[in-house]
Amino acid sequence: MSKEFKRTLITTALPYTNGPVHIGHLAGVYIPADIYARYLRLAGRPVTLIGGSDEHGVPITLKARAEGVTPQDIVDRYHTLIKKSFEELGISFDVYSRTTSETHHETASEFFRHLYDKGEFIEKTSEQLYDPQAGQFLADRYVTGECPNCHHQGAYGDQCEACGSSLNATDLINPRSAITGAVPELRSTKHWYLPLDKWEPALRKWILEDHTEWRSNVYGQCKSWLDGGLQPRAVSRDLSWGVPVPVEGAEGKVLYVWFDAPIGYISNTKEIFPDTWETWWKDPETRIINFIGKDNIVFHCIVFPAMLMAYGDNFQLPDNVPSNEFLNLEGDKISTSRNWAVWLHEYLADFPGKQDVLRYVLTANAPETKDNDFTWHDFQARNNNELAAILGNFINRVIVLTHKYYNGVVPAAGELQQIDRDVMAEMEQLKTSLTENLETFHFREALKDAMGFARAGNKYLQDCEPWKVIKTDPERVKTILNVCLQICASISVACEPFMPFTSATLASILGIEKLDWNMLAKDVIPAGRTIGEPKLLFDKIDDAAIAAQTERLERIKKENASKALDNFKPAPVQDQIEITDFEKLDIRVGTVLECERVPKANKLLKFMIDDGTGTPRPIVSGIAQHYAPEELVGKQVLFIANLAPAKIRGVLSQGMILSALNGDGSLTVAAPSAKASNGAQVK
RNA sequence: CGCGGGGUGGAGCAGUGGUAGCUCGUUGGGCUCAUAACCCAAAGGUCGUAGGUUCGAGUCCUGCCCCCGCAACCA
Repeated sequence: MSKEFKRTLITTALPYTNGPVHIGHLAGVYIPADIYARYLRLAGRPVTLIGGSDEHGVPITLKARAEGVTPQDIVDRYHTLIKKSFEELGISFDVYSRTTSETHHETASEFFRHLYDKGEFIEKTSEQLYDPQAGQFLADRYVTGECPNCHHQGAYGDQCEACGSSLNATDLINPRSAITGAVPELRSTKHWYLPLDKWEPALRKWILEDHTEWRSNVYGQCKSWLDGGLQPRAVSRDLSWGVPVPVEGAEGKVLYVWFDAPIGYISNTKEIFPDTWETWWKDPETRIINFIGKDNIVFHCIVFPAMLMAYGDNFQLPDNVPSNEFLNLEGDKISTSRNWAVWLHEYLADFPGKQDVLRYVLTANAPETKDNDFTWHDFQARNNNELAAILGNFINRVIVLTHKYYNGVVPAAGELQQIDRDVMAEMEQLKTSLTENLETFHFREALKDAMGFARAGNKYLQDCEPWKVIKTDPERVKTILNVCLQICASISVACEPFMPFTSATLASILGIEKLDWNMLAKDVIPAGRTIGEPKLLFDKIDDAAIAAQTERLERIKKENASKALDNFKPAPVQDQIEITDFEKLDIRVGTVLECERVPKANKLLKFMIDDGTGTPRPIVSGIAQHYAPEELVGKQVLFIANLAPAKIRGVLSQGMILSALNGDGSLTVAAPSAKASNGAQVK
């Protein structure tokens, strides 16, 4: 841990280019990474910040197909949008490239080939669905059919969205190709697997013994994976969109996206350092830091390190993998498909010039230890009560006073008094704490330290009261304002990693040409210098601007609700049956006597039904997310009486309660329109 | 006994054995250089819960409850 490194390579999880970037991405990965990179640069330590778009994988091909364009069109659109909005927000990437680049294709290809030649892969042949009409194998997402669990007709090969169960494409009843509609056939196909189990002992030592300092969420997750035992993982897929598998007989196969994407860090490094990139990856004196979100922990702590170890050749493993939890928006999970997000490009358009406000709020409220919530109300409060009131106002007070008393010329300090020495000592302490927090990735705390300079300044100014002293002891005021101006200089340094735009504005007012971490808590503004005119660093954000945003979210909520119902397409009618088939079904009316949740299952309710026989009938139903247990007690329902009993989560269920499956995935329990006899058959 | 994270004053968080702290909000007071901003003070917490270890526990151990994510469950 105390090892000295010569340089730091910082990577940021590559954003997936099937949509724009939102505040969750920013708070989790890009802002913390940028803060760290900027801090290291100010401290004069060599650093490279790597970013880029992740442009392969099935969802992009699906989106392209849905829009009738090529996958390249999709990734071009979002890559351009994402890259531009990152730039506008001031994320200081040294390179922001993409996995469709030539360099990346070559690098990823070479990486695979090297492992292949070393014999690091296992080859396995398995049965997969193949579309004879399209002439290609079908990824799970490309197969639709009837869900074997709930018999929903539109289930995907990897998941049924109606009942939520995860599936294998080969489980689907009546599978169809989503590309051509053809009936797929089973064909055998060969794939390559990386035997993670082989690297388990090395991973175990590297993480569990050598990196006990990692964040508890990362360490705990890794421990859980390692203790559970690692399995070989496939590194290739039958797809046309991606990096082709560079092996004879692998036509129509590409590298699986999780294998391909992390290699993007290496490819992107090559793009800026074509000749010296290896220094950044293979020199033990390089420190590699991966900033990621919690959904990426396993890939960065287990899979990618295993790939690097398998490759050998001195590839260095990350020294730390700071991972954040998730950010929610106004109490709900952020969702690209539900448009429940604050999109970066929209924020930049709605709040021009307020990049630093977003950076500040997302850092102050970063989900470092647990999921956090972003609310517009909090955004407004932090801007108005913290940025404008404390930071902006202090700077304004000092600059205005300097102009008022000295026409903007920095006065020389005289003999220092105790209060002056105290505030300087406080700045020293803040510097120490701020540095320590940045070094250990505690950015939320670090930001508080940075703000502490402004708090200290306000207090100092208030205690010294230069506006009174000017009448009795004008000499003393020179010292006070000199000290205040030095505090302002420290603020511009301390804030740079978090709020680079504000920092730059402030530095320019103070006439500081180049900021340096060593300027913190020091006298850096010489007496006699003329400073710039006062300029407000932060405006108040009024209620109307906030209302516009919350109204937008309200609207999206309503749209989502109505869209789900309006766009509902009834499933195709199933194969015809005879009346005798129907007669086999014994549907009856019953009254709910009791209802309770099934422990440790979030979808299951256990009912006791009065079916007229005198003996209550237990039925388990997966509707706990749509009905509270007490809601249905006393109500009548319809149930299938002659379904074979089954044990669900250890609870015996004798029958099935009938519900309508709505377009938004919600369930409505079916019931007789008026009171009926318990046990009455439904014909 | 599935796995991981979390439960600390109204809100958001820090605090891994020794007097319970920070930011915002609230209330009262002060100041007037400043974006009605700033400064001071006060109120407000039996640190999810029940036991245990210890001279001493928010901090260690055990049981239980609740929240989030993953897994499972959907007849």
